[in-house]
Amino acid sequence: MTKSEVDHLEDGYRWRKYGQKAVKNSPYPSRSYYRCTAQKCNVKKRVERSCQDPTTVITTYEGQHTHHSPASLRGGGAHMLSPSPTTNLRRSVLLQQVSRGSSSAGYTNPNTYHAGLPPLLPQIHVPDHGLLQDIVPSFTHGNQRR
DNA sequence: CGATTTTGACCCGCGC
DNA sequence: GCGCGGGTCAAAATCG
Repeated sequence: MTKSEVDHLEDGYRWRKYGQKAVKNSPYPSRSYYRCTAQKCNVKKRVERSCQDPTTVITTYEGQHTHHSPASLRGGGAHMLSPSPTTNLRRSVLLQQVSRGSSSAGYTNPNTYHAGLPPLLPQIHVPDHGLLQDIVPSFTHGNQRR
C-alpha cells in the first residue's frame, strides 16, 4: 500500500479504469478499480481515498507486471526481480508509518506529517532500477474469473 | 477513429 | 433462502 496526493498516480504504467464503487463508510465515495492496459498483463490496482486524508489515496496493487512500461521507462534494462526496495518505496512506507502515528495521535491535523517530511512528489519515476514489484505480497491468489 | 472514462446493472460470496 | 456488500463487465459518451 502506498499513499499519494493525486488520483492519477503515474507509476510508469497505463491504467484503464474498469469500475468505481462508493464506500458508505467514507464521506468520499470513491473506490476506483484500475487494470493495466496491457492485455498480457493481468495486474489490477485498487485505489481508495482516505477519509481522514482526502489528499491521500490508498493504492493496492494486485499481481505483477510482465511487460515494460509504455511510459517513461527510459532505455534501461530495469526489470523486475529487484530484491532491493526502491528508495521511493521506502519513503512511502515511512510515510505510511508517520501517517499512522498521526492518525493515532491526532488526525485532526493531517498536514502534520507533511510539514516534517521531504517533498514527496507523486511522480515517482524509477530513477535507474527496480520497479515496485517488491511490495506485491501473495495477492496472487488466482481469483481471475470469466 | 481509437482509446479511455463514466455510470448502471449483474454476478458471486458471505452473513444472517 | 434471502439480503447485502463488493467486484466486474458492458455500452455509451468524451477526449485526444
